[in-house]
Amino acid sequence: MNTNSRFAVAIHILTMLAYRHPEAITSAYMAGSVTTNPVVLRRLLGDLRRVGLVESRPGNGGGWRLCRQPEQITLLDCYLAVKENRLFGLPLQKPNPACSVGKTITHALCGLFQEAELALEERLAQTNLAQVLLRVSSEPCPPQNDSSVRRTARRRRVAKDNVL
Amino acid sequence: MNTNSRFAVAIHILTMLAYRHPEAITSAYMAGSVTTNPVVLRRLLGDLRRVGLVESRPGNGGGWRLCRQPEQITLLDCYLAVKENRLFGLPLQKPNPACSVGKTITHALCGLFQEAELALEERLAQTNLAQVLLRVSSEPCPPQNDSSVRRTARRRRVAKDNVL
DNA sequence: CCGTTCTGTAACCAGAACTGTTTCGAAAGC
DNA sequence: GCTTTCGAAACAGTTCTGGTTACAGAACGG
Repeated sequence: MNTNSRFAVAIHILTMLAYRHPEAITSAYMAGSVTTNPVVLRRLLGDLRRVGLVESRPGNGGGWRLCRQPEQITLLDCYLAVKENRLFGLPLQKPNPACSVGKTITHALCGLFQEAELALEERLAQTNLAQVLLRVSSEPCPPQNDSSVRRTARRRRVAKDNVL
Repeated sequence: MNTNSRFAVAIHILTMLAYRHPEAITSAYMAGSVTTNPVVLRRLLGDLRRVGLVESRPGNGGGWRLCRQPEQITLLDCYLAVKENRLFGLPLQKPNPACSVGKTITHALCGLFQEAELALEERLAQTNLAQVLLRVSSEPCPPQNDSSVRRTARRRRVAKDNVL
């Protein structure tokens, strides 16, 4: 369904911050672990700061640190901070109001999606950063899960190597 | 988070099929309600057929119909049929294995995401098409919910009308 | 048996989103 | 003042998304 990895990256960097808590670490340092550009992380960290999960200090010896104890930060906090849209998108085109289904389906879908999302959020609220940290540091090295099977499960377009 | 509307559209057309059940209706007819192109719907209907929710018949008087009673089709069936990727994406770049967090975070994230997704799916399994249909047809016209606030909650890029 | 209707699928396109990159200014500390 | 680090804007490459056209094949009616 979705493609973007904001949530995953946000958990990653929050876990790093929890790991070093209450020490401050720089976006460049985190970028070394996530394997991305520091600017990308600062954008994300900005969202986390907006909701009071982290704080930053510029200058020499600056960086980022958690505002709360890892136990006090749940995955739901993180999720709400970084999510941009609804979990399930609605079509851009409005349905045909002349159709008795089309007339009310959008409203109904919103309700259904809200209920589903609530269930998800309740589950996310049950896990906090300290627990994640525990899982990360205790976990044995994963059996090389071939994570190249991440995206694009079933592509529609085919190769466009028309040989002419 | 996500952008695509496959799930929403799938529920919409399944609801129409339930509405007319057991009559068959054409993709062109459904496209009139969804306000889209018939081919777009056929692509989606193909996914629904692949899991045995609907069947199609070409030719004059053909079209699409449900394979089961609306009560026997849950939103989870629909969700599983049309979802392409995991709900939450992982970054394309693998984290740095030299970092103690990076080394195991992907594995941990997969577990966390799986748990969250399971909670969502359990909720979706609780609603069936007959219930959706009931909500749709009984629901009063919604109070003109300004659904132009669907996407793009917070844009990053700004206008690029540099006046020179 | 031919024409109409409808599905099935490929190919292509434009617009949007996502991520990464560069650049520059400002803040903080030595 | 110099270095480090954040803050923010601008931009580019790639992928995703939805829409469109095109055409072959299946079913049906007259």
